[in-house]
Amino acid sequence: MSAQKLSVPRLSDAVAETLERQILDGVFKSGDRLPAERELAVSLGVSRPSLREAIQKLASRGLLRSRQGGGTFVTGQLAAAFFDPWQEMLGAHPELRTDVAELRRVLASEAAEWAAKRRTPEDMTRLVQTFTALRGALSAAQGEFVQAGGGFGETSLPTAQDKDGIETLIASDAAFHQAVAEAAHNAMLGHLYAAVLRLLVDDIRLNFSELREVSRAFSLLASQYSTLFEAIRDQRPAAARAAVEAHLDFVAESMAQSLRAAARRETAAQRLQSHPDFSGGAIAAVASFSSHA
Amino acid sequence: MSAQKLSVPRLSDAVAETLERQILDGVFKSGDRLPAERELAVSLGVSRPSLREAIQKLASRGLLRSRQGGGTFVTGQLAAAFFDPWQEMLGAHPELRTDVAELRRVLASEAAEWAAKRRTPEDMTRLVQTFTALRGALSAAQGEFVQAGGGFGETSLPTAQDKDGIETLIASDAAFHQAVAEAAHNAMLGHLYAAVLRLLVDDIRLNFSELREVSRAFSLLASQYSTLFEAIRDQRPAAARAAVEAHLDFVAESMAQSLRAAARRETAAQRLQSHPDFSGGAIAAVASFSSHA
DNA sequence: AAAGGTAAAATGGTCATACCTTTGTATTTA
DNA sequence: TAAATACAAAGGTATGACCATTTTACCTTT
Repeated sequence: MSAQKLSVPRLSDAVAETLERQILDGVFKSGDRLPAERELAVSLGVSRPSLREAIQKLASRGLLRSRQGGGTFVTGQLAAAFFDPWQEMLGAHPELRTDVAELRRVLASEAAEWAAKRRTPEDMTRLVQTFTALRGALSAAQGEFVQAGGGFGETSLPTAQDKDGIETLIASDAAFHQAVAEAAHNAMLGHLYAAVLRLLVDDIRLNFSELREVSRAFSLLASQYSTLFEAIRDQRPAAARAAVEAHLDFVAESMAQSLRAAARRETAAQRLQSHPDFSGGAIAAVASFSSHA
Repeated sequence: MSAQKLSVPRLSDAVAETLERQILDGVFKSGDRLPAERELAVSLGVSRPSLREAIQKLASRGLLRSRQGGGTFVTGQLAAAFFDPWQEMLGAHPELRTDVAELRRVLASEAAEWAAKRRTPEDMTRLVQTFTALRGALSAAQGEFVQAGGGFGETSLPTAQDKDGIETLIASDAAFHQAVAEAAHNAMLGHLYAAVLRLLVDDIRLNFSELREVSRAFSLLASQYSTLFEAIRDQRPAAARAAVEAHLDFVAESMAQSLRAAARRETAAQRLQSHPDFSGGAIAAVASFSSHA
C-alpha cells in the first residue's frame, strides 16, 4: 500500500518553504544577501544543518546561490518550473545525449517503417503539409546563410539572423518527424517519440551552434527528407527505415564533427590565453558555447 | 563581470551527481533502497551531513524519497515522466496493449543486439543469475502443471497452485529481460524498458489465464531463452536480436490463440446462458478473465 | 594623503558525535 | 497459531568544532 503520504514532515522542508515564502513576499529581494547561516538558524529556531539542507534545496532549484566566504544570495531565477527530470539529467550528464540520440534512432526507424506500412490518406495530407513547411524552412535558412556570406571553410561566429532561421528549421524538422511517428499508428510510440523529440530539441536549442555545420549541407538534407517522404508516400517500409537511419546517421556524424571542431577552437583559445598579446577574446567567447565537455 | 563561475565546487553537489549517475547506470534501480546514510557516507568517503544535503537535493527533484526509520528509496520518477499517463490509459483502453507489445518488441530487439555488443563480464554474472533463476522457475512451474494433471486438449480452470508458479515465472522473465536491457548500456533504454515491462507485467498479471497456454510450451520457451542467452554470451548481436524477436512473436501468437479460445468459450457460455439448465457459471467466470476486448 | 599590503573577522563548507523518533522484524507469550 | 512486545536499524535533528575563502579594516609605505 502507498502509505508514503503519512510520512513525518521534514523540518528542512518547512524551512525551505518559509524561505521561499519570504523571498516571494519580498522580505528578501532579488540580489539580497541572506543573513549568515548561524544567525538565520537561531532566528528561525532550527539548527544549522537543517537550515543548510533547506538552502541546498532552494539552491538546487536555482533560487539561491552561495559563495563560500561571501554569503548566500537571492538570484533572480523565479523557480524554473522546468521540473522534467530527464531535462535536468541531460544538463548534469551531457554524455547522456548519446543515449538519447541512440534511442531516438531506434524509435525513428521503427516509426518510419510502420508509417510506410500503415499510413492513411489523412496521414498523407499532414505529411505533405509538414514536409513542404520543412522544405520552405530549409530554403529560407539557406537564403539567410548565403546573404550573411557564410563561407564553407571558415568558422564564422553565429549571428542573430541564422539563430532565427535554425530555430524554425528545428521546429519544422520536429514537426515532420512527429507527423511520421503519428502516421505509424502506435499511440505509445507516438507519445514516446514526442517526448524524446522534445528532450532533444530543448537540449539542442541551448547550444545550437553544433547545428550550424549540419544545416549547411542544405541540399543533402533536403534530398534525405525527400527520400523519406517519398518512401512513406509510396509505402516502401524498408526504404523508409533506411532513409531515416541514413538521415540521423548523417546528422549525428555532422554534429560529432562540429563538436570536434569546437574542441579544437577551445584548445586554440586556451593556447592564446597564455599569450595575452594576441587578445583572443572573441575566440574565447565562441569556445564557451560548447564548454559542456 | 559575472564571476559566479569561479565558485568552489560543493562536495554535496559532487555527491548528488555521483548518486544521480549510479541511478542512471542502474546501480540503484527504481524502487531500490539505498544503503543506510551512515554506510553510504563512509562508502563515498564523505560525512553524513554532506551526504544528507545531496540526498535532500535529489529528493527535492523527486528522484529519491526518504522515510524515517524505513530508508531512502529510488522513485520511478524518471520513467514515470514518460509513462505516468499510460498506466490509466491501459486500463481504460485495452486495445492499447497491442501498441505496448509492439513497442516492447522494438525495445527488446534493440536491447538484445546492443547487449550482445557491449556486455561486460559484470553483466554476464547478472545474466547468468537471472537466466538460471528463470530456468528454475520454468521447470518448477512445469512440475506443478504435471502434478495438477493439466492435459493439453482440455481447458482446465486455473488453480491456485499454478497461479503462484506463473507469478514467479513472470517475475523471473521480467528480471531476465531487464538484465538484458541493462547490459545494453544505454541509460534511457534501460529505464524506458523497465517502465514498459512493468506496464506489461502489471497488466498481464491481472488476467494471467492467457499465459497458461504460453507457459505450457515449456521446452520451447526454455530453448528460446537459451538461444538468447547464448547469443549474448557469445556476442553475436544479430542472433540475439533474432532470438528475442522469435521469442516475443511466439508469445504474442500464443496469447492471440488463447484470446481466440477464450472468445470461443465466451460465445459458448452465452449460448449456454440462454439454456439455464446447463448451469455454465464456472465457464462464464473464466471467460470474464479476458473480457477486455 | 593615497596606495598597497597584511592580518583579522565574517561566512559558507565540512566533519564528528550524540540523541530522538519512527519503522521493521524477531522473539516471546497467551 | 496469532497477537503483543522488545530490540535493532534507519532517518531526523541538534551541537560544536575546524577549515577555506572572502571581505573588511587597519597599518605601513611611498
